[in-house]
Amino acid sequence: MSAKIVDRELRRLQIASAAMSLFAESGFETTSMNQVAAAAGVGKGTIYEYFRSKDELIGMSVRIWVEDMLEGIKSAIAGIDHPEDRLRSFVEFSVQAFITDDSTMRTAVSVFQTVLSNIENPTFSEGIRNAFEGTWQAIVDIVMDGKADGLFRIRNRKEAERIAINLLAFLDGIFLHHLITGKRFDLLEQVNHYMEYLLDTHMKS
Amino acid sequence: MSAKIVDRELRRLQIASAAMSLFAESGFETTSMNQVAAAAGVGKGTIYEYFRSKDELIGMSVRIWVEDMLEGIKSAIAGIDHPEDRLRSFVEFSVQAFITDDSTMRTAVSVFQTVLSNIENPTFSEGIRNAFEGTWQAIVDIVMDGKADGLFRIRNRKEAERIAINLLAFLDGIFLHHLITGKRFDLLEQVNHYMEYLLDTHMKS
Amino acid sequence: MSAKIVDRELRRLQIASAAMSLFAESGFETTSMNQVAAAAGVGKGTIYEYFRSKDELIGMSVRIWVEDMLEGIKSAIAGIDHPEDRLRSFVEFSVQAFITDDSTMRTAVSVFQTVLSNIENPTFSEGIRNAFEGTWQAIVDIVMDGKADGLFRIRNRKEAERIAINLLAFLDGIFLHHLITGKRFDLLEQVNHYMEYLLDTHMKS
Amino acid sequence: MSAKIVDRELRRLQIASAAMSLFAESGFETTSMNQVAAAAGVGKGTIYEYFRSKDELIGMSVRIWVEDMLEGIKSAIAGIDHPEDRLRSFVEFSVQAFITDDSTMRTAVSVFQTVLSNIENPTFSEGIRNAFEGTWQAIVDIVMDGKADGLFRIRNRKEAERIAINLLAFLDGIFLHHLITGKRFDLLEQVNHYMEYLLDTHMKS
DNA sequence: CATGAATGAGACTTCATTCAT
DNA sequence: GATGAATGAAGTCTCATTCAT
Repeated sequence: MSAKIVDRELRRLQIASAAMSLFAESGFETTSMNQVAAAAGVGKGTIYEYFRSKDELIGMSVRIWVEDMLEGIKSAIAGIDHPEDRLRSFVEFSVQAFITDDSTMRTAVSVFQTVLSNIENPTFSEGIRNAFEGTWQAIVDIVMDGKADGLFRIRNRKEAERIAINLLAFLDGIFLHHLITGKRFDLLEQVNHYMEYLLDTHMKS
Repeated sequence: MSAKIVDRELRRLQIASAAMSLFAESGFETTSMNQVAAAAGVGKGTIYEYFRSKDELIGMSVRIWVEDMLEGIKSAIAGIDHPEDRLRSFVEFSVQAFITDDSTMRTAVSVFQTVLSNIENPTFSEGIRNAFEGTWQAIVDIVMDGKADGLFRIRNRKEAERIAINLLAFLDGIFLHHLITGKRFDLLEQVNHYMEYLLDTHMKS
Repeated sequence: MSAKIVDRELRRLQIASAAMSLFAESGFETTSMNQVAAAAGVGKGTIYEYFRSKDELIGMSVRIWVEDMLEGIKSAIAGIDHPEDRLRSFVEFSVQAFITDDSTMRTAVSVFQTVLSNIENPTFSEGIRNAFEGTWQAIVDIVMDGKADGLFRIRNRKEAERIAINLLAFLDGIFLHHLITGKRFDLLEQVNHYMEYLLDTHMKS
Repeated sequence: MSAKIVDRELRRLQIASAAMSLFAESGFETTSMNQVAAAAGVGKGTIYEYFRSKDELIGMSVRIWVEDMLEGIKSAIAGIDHPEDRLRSFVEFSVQAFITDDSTMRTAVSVFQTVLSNIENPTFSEGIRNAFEGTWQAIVDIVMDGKADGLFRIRNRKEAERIAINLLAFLDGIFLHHLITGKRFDLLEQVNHYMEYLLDTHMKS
């Protein structure tokens, strides 16, 4: 009466995950559906049972990657109370993620490139923007908490946003340069240098 | 070096320049040799008289783009004496370059992605690294001049390098995020915010 | 013939009927087994329980369509006594069938094309030929009845056959041309013109 | 300085001709570009140097076939003066064309099917309609000439058109049925039967 | 030298068919 | 018996590269 039962959403996830690994390594354009099929351990046609097209697969892969990233960050700072510690934890977690696995940054760059190449296509850009706003917000919350606790010396939420945006930009930039230049400098030292500025400037005495 | 060889090199440059314009607009993978030939105003076969393969063409195009970038920066700060002004000019020039033309950052990301995907291949990575070191050096020079003039308060060359590396990382990061998020924040404000930190922290009184 | 076998045959009919509707709309090649399954309200695999292959399904669908056509014609002239009226009824019924629904002729052409492309394969051609012979026979019967009644002036059965064959050929031809030329002429007028010839030439006084 | 010189229009014709042969045999959908390439004696990619897509190739193939057909008809009656002889020549030529080569009718059916499946797409339907009007016109001209010469008894041009439309429809119909039924009747006899009607009815005593 | 016609490998995608449930 | 998930052959089309002119 009934046929093979499959959790379609799970299967989509499995395939998209396998795909994302390849995309991370070689970029979206360069990775072929054949490679994805082989990596996912399914037939070529099977992918098309779960995704209408390569673009849809890319879209979902990116979405998953972005959401995982955001979730990872949030869980890294969960359960930590002191605002300064939360800020440091956030930065340390990010550094760890990028140091542990080079592919993280390669993926990020691939994602960025895809978003920029399809800037009109909301499939690609919307998820990314939400993720950015989510991350900014997380930092802003920390800073505002610190202000409320009388730890951080900032004027208003606007300034907290400026701090958050710059921090994230710096982190992405330094990770990127670190990888591109063949790790020609000490990543930790640079990040600490930035954090010193930040805390010196805004921590109360 | 005979005239012939010079001509040959000139031709390579012309073709690679024309190619780079297309690459900047549509990415390396998406741009076909047909388009390159048309844009360069030569026959398709002619390109292969001057470049062994598309990859070699991409390599040279990237090298040219990177060198132009570096040269642009250098000429932007040439003729300016005061170290602080030179630093500000450098930043302003960078901001201008990225604000004026979105494709600059798109190209940069494409270049980064290509370099990261071919991290073993020196054709792609070497030029980039040299350019980074050149740019870092330019900043270090400014800072060290400022120190010599008694303007900047830094301990040693090592600290100047840290400042340079972080500054460049931040700039690339903020440009990238600005573009990716659909310009959801005020780029100038963020850059100025960073510069305030920098100068407040290291300028004498 | 047990009940089971009857059920089986009924199921084949249901599926083939559903299939034929799609085939009529989009042609045989263009209609996928997925669409057939959906339209028939059964699983894709189920179709293969009842038909060895798509070709067999097409074969049966065509057979059904052809038989329906023939049956329609026969029932249209059933119960009409006067030979001339029966002939007119036959033509009117045919015209109506093709005027009412363009897909009738589209289907016919698809069927013809399939038969011609598989002229060796009896699956496709046999049913068609029987249908033709059946229809010819129906016309011949009318004409011979008319001759027996002293209404039609024809020499022999051979001549009756010639009349029947030409009449059917003309009808198919004019329907086809009417559709292909975007209905650039008045179909009824043309058919009446032909019928005038026919009756004027062969009707007694 | 210059490269291989090729008459592009000639090449298009060669490929389209080779393609049409296959299309005639197996239909447009069923014939693959691989087969076309093999039959044309060129690489698969070469076809796409001359045709943007398979549809464009089909379009041109059909156009050529239709034009050849029309031209053949016209040249068959060229140089014949007497209207009755011209009419007979036209019919004989048509019969010959279809008797000599079965693929003629198979092609016609394929063409008809394609036109009907793409009834909205003017690429396919326009050429066909023009061909029909051209052929109708040719017949009408003959008949009107016959009227002017006092040979044919017809009331007006409208009647000449009716005669032309019906004649062509009958011919296509009878050719089609002849082929489909496995040549179960004598084609010539049927055509002569029709011509007798026609001439008996409209020739002056 | 310069060219562009020619090409085949390989890209994405569809779909008839099989088979485990 | 019924199902639909899985599949790979085959389809259309692109494009880097070669080579005769």
